[in-house]
Amino acid sequence: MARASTTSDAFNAVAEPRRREILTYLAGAERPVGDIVDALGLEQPSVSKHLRVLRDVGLVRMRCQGRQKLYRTNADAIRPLHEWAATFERYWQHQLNRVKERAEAMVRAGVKDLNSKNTNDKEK
Amino acid sequence: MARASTTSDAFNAVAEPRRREILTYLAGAERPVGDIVDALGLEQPSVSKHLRVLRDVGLVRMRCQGRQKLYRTNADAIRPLHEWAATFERYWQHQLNRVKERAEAMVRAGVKDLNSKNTNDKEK
DNA sequence: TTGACATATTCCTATATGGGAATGTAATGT
DNA sequence: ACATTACATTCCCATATAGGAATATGTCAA
Repeated sequence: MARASTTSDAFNAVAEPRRREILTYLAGAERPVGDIVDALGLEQPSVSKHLRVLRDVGLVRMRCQGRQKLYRTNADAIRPLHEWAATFERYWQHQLNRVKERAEAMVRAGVKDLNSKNTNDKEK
Repeated sequence: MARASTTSDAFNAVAEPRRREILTYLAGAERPVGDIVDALGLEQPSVSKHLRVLRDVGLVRMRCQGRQKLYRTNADAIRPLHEWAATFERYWQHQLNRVKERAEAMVRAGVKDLNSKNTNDKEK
């Protein structure tokens, strides 16, 4: 056999980085396809195809509005992933990281505004 | 292009159900390959190949002991997955479910009292 | 050494992509 | 009706499996 279909479940669907980006982008509000294309810098057919996969596994919902279609992330469909990962929570380096994070938080509180925003800025 | 390699990252590696089963099985303690084969009912070469993938992305660690190799899940490597999923946590039906669960709990508490006090139970 | 045991790797094959290009389709404007 | 806008789908193709069979490698025992 070959690898399982990307439409078989959420685990397979989110294995693709672009689909994760799309989900993140559509998490807060519904957007038309064109916005996704512009925001992520992908080809329109590519976005449509990714949305198709995401829709098949229920990770996004779609609504028609005139000639555009508005998509939004269905966050609930991500819960199974979160819960599966959470079953390993008790094996993490719990207190170790907590101590570290707490220390870092205190440092940040002191330094505050040195680092404002960190990740992907795809502005043009 | 085709789909990304399963060894490219944890997201791709855990897209395969059997690999998730292996990770779960190896979460609590290290086990030799043969135990995995017996426990999950898979072919030995298949297990070895899955372990190879899991090892390449750091999801399991291996230790040699005589002629057998002991594997264990490296839970920390699962944290990125958990954290990615957690970024959607604020979009879940949080309070909704909590309110519902709380209401149900109250109902149950009430019913329980009623039942214990005055019983016309036809339960079996 | 020889053999048994525990794993890993290789070979083969059917299948499932994901990107690019081209095309199809539905809704809206003039 | 016709052009335009906004998406979706189809076709082609290089690539990456995952399983099964066969084989290779490594370790310990007699």
